[in-house]
Amino acid sequence: MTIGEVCAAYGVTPDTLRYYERAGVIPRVTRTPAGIRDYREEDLRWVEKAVCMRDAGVPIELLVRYIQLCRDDRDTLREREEILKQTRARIVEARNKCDAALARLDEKIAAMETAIATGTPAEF
Amino acid sequence: MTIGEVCAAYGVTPDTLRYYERAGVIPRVTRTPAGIRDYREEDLRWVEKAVCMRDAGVPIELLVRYIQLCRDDRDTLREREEILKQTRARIVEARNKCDAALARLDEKIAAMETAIATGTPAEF
DNA sequence: CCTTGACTTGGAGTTAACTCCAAGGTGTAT
DNA sequence: ATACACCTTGGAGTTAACTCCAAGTCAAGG
Repeated sequence: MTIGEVCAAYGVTPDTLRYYERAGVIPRVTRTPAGIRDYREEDLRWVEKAVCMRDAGVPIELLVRYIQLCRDDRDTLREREEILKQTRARIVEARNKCDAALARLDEKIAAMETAIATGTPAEF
Repeated sequence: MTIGEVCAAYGVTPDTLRYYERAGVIPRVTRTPAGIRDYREEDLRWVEKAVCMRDAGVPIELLVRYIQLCRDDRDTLREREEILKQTRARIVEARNKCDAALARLDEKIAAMETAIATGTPAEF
């Protein structure tokens, strides 16, 4: 699978995928003998994970650290678990922030609707 | 209420609040005769809204546009409602992304836990 | 064979959202 | 009255995460 196809599948740009690889967000992708990226099953799993986490706002640097632990020879299970749990907590918080904003927005939208219906100016 | 107190209350820095004002994310804050910011009830409501929306990932530029519409003399109710609804949709999507990431993380954390318990290497 | 479009690299440029700084004013406590 | 913490401004600097570019390579169609 070429980089273009992967990009179409996951909704990112080739530059972004190459950047992820350079930065160490995903391990080095398999190449054809000519040096062209040929995304295999395993490469795709890394890409999918990276995109999923980035979409949830997980910073690049954290993903890089996690990958480094995966490549480490030492037993890094506990460290990795720690990262996963911290990441989880961060995302839960992010989702709560979304919920808070949604509650406010829904209130505001409802107020706006009645304002439009009744022709009231509606301050803000 | 001074800028420092507001910052303590809302978890932002003075630089951020001043930046929001400069950028037009919130209207000009009330000042004391000496020129020092004195956040009143209404100023605080703007601050709270700005922080809430920013926390949910709404870009500065959109908040600025919304405020401009509020200050506009024309009838901008419908335009504002449109912005609110688009913003809502974006946040819902962001929350969905969080949910997707959380599902993956929980799976991974569970796998990690059994890996640690059984002493299996656990690939990634 | 030649064109055309997609691919490669290293490196530079861009954007959003802060964040910091210098130089100076304010106001409460010793 | 003088120290001290906190405030003001305009402007410059930083950071994360891309995004673009130049110069060149590769593969399929006519």
